[in-house]
Amino acid sequence: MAKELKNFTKRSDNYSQWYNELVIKADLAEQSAVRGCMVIKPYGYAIWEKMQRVLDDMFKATGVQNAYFPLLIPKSFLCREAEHVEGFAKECAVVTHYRLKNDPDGKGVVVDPEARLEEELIVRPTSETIIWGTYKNWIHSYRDLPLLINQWANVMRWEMRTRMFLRTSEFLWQEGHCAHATAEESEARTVEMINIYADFAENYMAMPVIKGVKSPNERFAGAVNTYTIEAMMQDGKALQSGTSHNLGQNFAKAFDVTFINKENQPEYVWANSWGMSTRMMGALIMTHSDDNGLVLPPRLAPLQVVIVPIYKDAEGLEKISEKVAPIVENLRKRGISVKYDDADNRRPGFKFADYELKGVPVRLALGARDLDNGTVEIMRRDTLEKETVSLEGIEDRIAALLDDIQTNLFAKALALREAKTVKVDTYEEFKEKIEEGGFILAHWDGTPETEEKIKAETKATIRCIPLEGDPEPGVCMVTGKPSERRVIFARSY
RNA sequence: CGGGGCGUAGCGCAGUCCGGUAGCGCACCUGGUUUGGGACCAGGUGGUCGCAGGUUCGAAUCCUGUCACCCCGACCA
Repeated sequence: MAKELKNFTKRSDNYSQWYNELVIKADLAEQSAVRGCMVIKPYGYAIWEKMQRVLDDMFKATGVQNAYFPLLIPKSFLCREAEHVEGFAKECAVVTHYRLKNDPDGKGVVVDPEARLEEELIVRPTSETIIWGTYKNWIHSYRDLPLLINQWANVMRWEMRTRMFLRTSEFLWQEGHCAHATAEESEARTVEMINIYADFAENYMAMPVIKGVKSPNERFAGAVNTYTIEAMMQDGKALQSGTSHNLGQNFAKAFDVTFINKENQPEYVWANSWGMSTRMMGALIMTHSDDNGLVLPPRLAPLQVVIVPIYKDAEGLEKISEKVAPIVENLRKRGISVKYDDADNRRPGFKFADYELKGVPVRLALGARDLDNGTVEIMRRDTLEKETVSLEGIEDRIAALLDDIQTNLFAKALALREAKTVKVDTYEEFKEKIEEGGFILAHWDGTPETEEKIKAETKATIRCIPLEGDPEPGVCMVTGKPSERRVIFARSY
């Protein structure tokens, strides 16, 4: 074990490999027997559950309700919106039969050819179609609007190449689908949701993001506009971290979802959808982790504080346990999750390394020496700094430290992003800088052709057209045509 | 689907060139000593060498086929 983990730190020159090993060693997830699918292990799922809880509360605070729609979508539903089906057709898993039978030639079972479905069913790659097919029956009057629904679900996209959490054939997410009476209201909701995602990313994940609009090339299939939050990983690549789509009336028209407005006239509803997935787990890992393992922001850490006793015998342990018990109780009263690890089958050094690997924000170590002095050793995971401090007021100190770690992680990630963000004015310079990784702010003429050309030649895409910051007009670095503002280019996950 | 790699104990690997008793480290079990940064000593359990054929007195090793998985591209949240 020891050897393996030490090797793990040495291999950090390859980011991809480092990431994979970290996911496995930190006990977050593992590859499953099914190609491209992933088993999320209890520790990984505990983090996801925390994310879910936080997001869910944020959604509900804005009037959103949860519901659940079926996994399987009739093929004809998926085909109703032309752009949408074109966008997803290449990566759909399809159910064609509903029964197996014993293999007539011997052992095992085969698909029963008699049991072919009249209409194939698609395992949802996203639920717009089944949901708008359903909303048609729910919405009749302006009094039924707005309809604000979210679902927590799994979806399947048959990707060619997968990577745990970042891109798997099946993934967990939430998808919100709202219907509104006016275009303005729907647009406001679309923006409200991208703001919630940004709030979540920055204040809970401690991950700075740039809010912006997707270029037409990168837009969601079937949307009139896609808002995104883009984050930068430690290797300088971009990660799309949440999207909110203004669907206009596209799905309403495709599924004939109309309502009678206040003027007693029929009208198509205005729609939006928004989603955030377990990909955020990958973002969390790639934003903060170091060579000792995972680093979790306190607000999402399933375990915020761990206390490790250092002792020689049962008597020594008992003395420590007595001292620790009230601390544990006081921390829990404050809503801080804490574990006293008095397991005697691991030595302290092993526990230290293990909790660092798991990213526990704060560690206390308490031994005989501390009992004599009334002190405790406290370590913060983000900087790995250790300090021996008085037990007096330790709860206050821990609470403050957790806040400080949360703030510091964000500041560190922001500093890295700023260090790796450059302005570029010529295409030559762009080609040079893109090799170094990071975000490039450059002018673009707004055409899909130019974006395609840049993508083909440099593998970089427009991550977003930022919403914030002063627009600074200029000329496109490729064509020299006018540009209203710089956009963000990067290579991405 | 193109280009590279790999398949041997639960995990990580050596052995394959040049055929001859199935190996190592970790984990696991037993006993003892330990415990302020991944403990140590001694003993022990565990493998039809991815699968199917072939060559041979004899195959993890050579030949043919096949199936997985991983990495780099194309696709994508």
